[in-house]
Amino acid sequence: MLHLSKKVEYGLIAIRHIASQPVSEVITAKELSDKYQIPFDMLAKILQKLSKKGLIVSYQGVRGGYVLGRRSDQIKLSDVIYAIEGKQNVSLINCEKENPDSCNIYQTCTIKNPLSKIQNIINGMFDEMTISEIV
Amino acid sequence: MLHLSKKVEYGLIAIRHIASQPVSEVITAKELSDKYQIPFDMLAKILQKLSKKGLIVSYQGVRGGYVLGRRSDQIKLSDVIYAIEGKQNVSLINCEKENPDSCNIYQTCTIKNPLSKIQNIINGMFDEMTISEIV
DNA sequence: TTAAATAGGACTAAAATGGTCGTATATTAA
DNA sequence: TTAATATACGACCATTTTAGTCCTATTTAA
Repeated sequence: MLHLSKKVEYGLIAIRHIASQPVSEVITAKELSDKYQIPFDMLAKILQKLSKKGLIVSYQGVRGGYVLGRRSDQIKLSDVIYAIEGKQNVSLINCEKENPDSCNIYQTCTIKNPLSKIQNIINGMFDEMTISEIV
Repeated sequence: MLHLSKKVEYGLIAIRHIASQPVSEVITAKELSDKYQIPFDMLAKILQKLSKKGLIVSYQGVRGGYVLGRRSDQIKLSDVIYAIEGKQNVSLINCEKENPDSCNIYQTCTIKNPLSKIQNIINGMFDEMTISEIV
């Protein structure tokens, strides 16, 4: 409970590695997959998501790969998480995730307000920590 | 991702309700189940777990039910969470959950240290907030 | 033109979660 | 002493989520 998904873990490992290399260096999915023992196909799709959000930039074809899309101190952990999971999928309690009426005790529920406080603090941490800090 | 389980939600709702009643009041699982639309069998087992840890006290038989096991300002959210999920099941990253060698990239993983910082802060929040604060 | 690389949809397997069922036991009151 | 009401608890099942695989297409450098 309260886990980050493997996808997010893999995504963080990958983008951290890219950030740790010289900016001119183009990193391939295969290199990352080998170095960190991450299933290639999974990783490929995670990188695609990061690329779609502009966190990294992809080059196709032979000698292609990935580089950072912007400076590592401009990439927040929350950017990575949201790129992979979608913002709405990250929440302590389910009723915040989707429309309230998906929860049939929304009205009578007495814990959602206190827990949102904690939620906000957690969000804040992921907003404040950048990739540059974890390199 | 990053969700509390329904079990924990139900447990918090239940213990909060018990805490909100006069101390002499004995609350049954059925009352809670009805009031908050929580499946009875689920709730029953959650209450048993809380009871085993002494967070609440159970009375069996006719006119039985539950009362708080100690003052509501002495019951931390983390107590409730751990009673229901077990301490080891609450962690941002999987490798902290069990023995490290369950993760085959434990050695090469480069994100576990930064994330444990965040983990510690989250744990801290659940340790500091008590049931009395959410009544 | 070939090889190496990303792009991406469809699918499957495995694990976690949520929920149910059946039975036992305890307690009170009629 | 019996009936009714309550908790105790293991076993089980269904659903959802997560993790992982497969296949094909496209891009591009040499």
